[in-house]
Amino acid sequence: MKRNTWQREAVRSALGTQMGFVSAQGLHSSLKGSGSQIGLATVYRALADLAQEGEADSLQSPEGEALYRACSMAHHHHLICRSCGLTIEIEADEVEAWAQKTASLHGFSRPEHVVDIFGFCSACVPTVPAAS
Amino acid sequence: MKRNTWQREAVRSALGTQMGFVSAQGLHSSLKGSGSQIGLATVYRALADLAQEGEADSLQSPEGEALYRACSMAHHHHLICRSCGLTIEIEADEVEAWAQKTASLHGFSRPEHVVDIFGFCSACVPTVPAAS
DNA sequence: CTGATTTTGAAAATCATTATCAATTAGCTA
DNA sequence: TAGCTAATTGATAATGATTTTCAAAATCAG
Repeated sequence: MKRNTWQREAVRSALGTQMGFVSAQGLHSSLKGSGSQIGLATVYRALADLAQEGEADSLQSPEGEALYRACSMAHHHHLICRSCGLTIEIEADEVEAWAQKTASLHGFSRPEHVVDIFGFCSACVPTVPAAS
Repeated sequence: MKRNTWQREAVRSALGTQMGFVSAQGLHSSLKGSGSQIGLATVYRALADLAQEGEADSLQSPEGEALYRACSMAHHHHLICRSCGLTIEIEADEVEAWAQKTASLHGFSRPEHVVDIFGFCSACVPTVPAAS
């Protein structure tokens, strides 16, 4: 049976106050910084649970880190600023449809698509070097 | 100056014979299995170079591993079987356009989108358990 | 309150990837 | 072809994120 611990609540709550995606490590630091004595392993466990239960959204950053974000909506995608982390949730019915169509067109089933856009938001554009 | 070594050729060649995406570790094992004495670090370096030069395509698997695949086309997406690794390259002009539009609509620049579909190909569907 | 079971957390174990650095090698030049 | 020099290699150590371990602490039911 799944029990309710203050740790799990702390993670859920901390995730809720985040404006964008956070890594488990980042959330742990954040929690620790706020005085919590929660352990790192616990944050990982709570985040994994939350993600599995659909309360959190998870994705892999281009660098390979797992990032999490509180989420209530069923399914959506993200527009993430590489510099400041600003995250905009985007709904993309057309992409949804496209993914389904494409998958079934090739005989694939149970498609799970990864559709995220990483870029630089208007506030951060001036601070980053131009592409080579 | 960039030199030509048999190691780099071996990696390029091995990547070319792969039908789907491979991890650096996997490619290394494959190379070793074929009698090559190439080092793991070298495979990582060669793969990173290939990817940077545009000769290889790289993406993060849902598990967080970096996967590579030989690639010649400028830009495209993938439909990858989670079970057998079969990879189908897909062109998605509409998604391309959507990503651009969405990014600029929110003031984002230099958008790099990750659009890949992981599913089960028709041959593998029967072998996997249904979604919960 | 008590007992049974789950959860925690510090530290060790994994795993992928990157850095180190001495030895090797490619490609140039004479 | 011999020699030079900088780039490359590879065994291994280092790193960093994530997972596992397992004894101690905490939760929930009765």
